[in-house]
Amino acid sequence: MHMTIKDIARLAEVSTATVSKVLNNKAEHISPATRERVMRVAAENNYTPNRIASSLVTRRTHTIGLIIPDITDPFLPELVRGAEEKAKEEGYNLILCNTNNQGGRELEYIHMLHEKMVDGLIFTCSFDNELCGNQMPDVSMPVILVDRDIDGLERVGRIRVDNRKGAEEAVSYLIGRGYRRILHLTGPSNSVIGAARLQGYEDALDNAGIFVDPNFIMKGQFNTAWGIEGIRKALGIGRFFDAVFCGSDSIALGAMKAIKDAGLSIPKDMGVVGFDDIELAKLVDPTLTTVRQPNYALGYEAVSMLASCLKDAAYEPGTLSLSTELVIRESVR
Amino acid sequence: MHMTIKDIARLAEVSTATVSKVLNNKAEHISPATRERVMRVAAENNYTPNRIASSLVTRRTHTIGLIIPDITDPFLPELVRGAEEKAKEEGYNLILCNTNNQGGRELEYIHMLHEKMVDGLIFTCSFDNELCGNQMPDVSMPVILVDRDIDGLERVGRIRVDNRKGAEEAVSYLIGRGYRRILHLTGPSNSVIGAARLQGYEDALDNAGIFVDPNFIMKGQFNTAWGIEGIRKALGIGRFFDAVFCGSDSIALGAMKAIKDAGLSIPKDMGVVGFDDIELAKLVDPTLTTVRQPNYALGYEAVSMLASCLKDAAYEPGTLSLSTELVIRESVR
DNA sequence: TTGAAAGCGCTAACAT
DNA sequence: ATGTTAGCGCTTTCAA
Repeated sequence: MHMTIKDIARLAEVSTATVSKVLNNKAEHISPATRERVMRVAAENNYTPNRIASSLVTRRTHTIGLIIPDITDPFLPELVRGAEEKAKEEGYNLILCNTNNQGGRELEYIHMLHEKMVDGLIFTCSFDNELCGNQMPDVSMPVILVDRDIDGLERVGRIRVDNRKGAEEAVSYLIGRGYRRILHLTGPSNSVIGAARLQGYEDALDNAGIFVDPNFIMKGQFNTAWGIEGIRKALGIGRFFDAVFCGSDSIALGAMKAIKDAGLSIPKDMGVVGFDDIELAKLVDPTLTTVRQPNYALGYEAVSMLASCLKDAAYEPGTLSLSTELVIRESVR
Repeated sequence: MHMTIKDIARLAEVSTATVSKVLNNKAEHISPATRERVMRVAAENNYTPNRIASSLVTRRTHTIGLIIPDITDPFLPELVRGAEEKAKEEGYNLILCNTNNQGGRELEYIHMLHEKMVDGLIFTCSFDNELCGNQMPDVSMPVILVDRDIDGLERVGRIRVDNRKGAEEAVSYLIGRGYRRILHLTGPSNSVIGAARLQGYEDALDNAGIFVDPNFIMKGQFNTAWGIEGIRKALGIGRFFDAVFCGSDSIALGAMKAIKDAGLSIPKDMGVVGFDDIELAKLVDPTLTTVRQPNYALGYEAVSMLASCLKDAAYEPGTLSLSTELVIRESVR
């Protein structure tokens, strides 16, 4: 038998309004005695407030929607952990929506979340999101875009990583270590992130006065399969290169495997740099020099920004750009 | 300006009861014309039902709580993906609760989820869950325990992996390949999973008539750090072994690193077998022979079982034991 | 086939 | 300091 606020009111011999005030710490004008009594009765009877009912009145669910393309993408668990941690701190729960990289599902989820009256949205969209960019429905709740941007959206917060700068540092480091013919294996051409990292790659070469050869820029997917395939292709057509800067650690792991399979030694014959610093980067052999993304912070700051919007409707979310860090390990000589 | 069912009723010149029936496909006794009109008016006005309000009446939120110890644990993202996929199929959303391996947070989350009236709970508890096992509060909603068990709980569903059998197969395989002095590096002693895998290890040795030396069983954590530390310790005290069966791939990855650091070759000097088959298992060098856990299925089946409970209150969830598969790669000669 | 009305459990403005 | 009461937006019985 479950207790309602009415039951507690009856048992404590007060009105439901009084119970509500006490239980919500709005008890400024309640006598300590009454307060005590209500608290005691509620505790004794194991009273559990029904948040659905209160949400209906207050129009707050204390729930946030988190839409991501694929939780098995290695950089996302850490981001989700950061988001969840901050959400807990701030008294929110997270509804996790995994679109499986199907752009169409993003819209579906947004509508579901809107119906469930989540207080706000955190959104790392898939690369295949033309749909979403154009049709972002007017759901009149704060939205924070994380890591992946959607152009032209107004009044949304943005948390991103300075991918260009991170890539530039990484490639400059390769150049500084004596590599000159640096291949760039990156993700799909519609990826904003990939574009930024590519820009950093080009900037670094430019700065060093090295010609940017378009044949050295190979676009595929941000996964290990492409790392393997890309290297095989490049090697297969006899392209001469002495290092590879990968758009993600997943690519780099695949690349390392293909390079070793080809009988080349890392870092002697070939330098490899990744991007992300996933857990495995320090476990492969040789350990992977890479650009660390602040994944946990990405999620944490996103919820933090969202919470600010929720606390103060006048708060304008803006854009927060987080820095990367070059983690030097063994895959560069 | 957001529309309510009342607005639609007024615009379509019917009662709210009629609108509700139409929108919920309970329109058996509604004339097609009325149905059409309501549908059209709703669509034209961009009507979004308020699920909070309907949940209050129906006492169903179509939301499931998913409590896990740590999303960055490598086997969990795939499990979560499976759970989310099935949840979507069945019309549910998932509230993700990451306890960060703090046993105390489990209870907190259970209460929060209860307050938010989730329809059911999927629970992979942390190892540090004495609290939870004893105090599992009477929240009167279906609960499915995944992967990690809590003894003595009644009327909860259980989805597990046959860890004992998986471990036995793996160790028998090592023995079949000529290894004899097999170290076992596993997780904490209070881990039910670890215990089952240990049992399988012992059974395999017993079956082969090999003495089970307690000194060869080393308990630590299910992570890479322990893999490294465990091997260093074993090597440091001059223990002679020719293979190591690890309680998880994370341990195995650490172990491989430590073995290689010690100048030993895998699989020639030392065979290594893991457990889980994480993504990286096929990327390390040599690739890791391991026991594949059906992680996606674990999550998918858990939601499936929960959905059955939710469809039919009389459904008794029971226990589902999923099989593992030995994935043969290069870390065993 | 359709509608009136009660009520899910709670909050908050307004009285007292 | 405490209580009365009108909703929040929806579903569902029951009557018409």
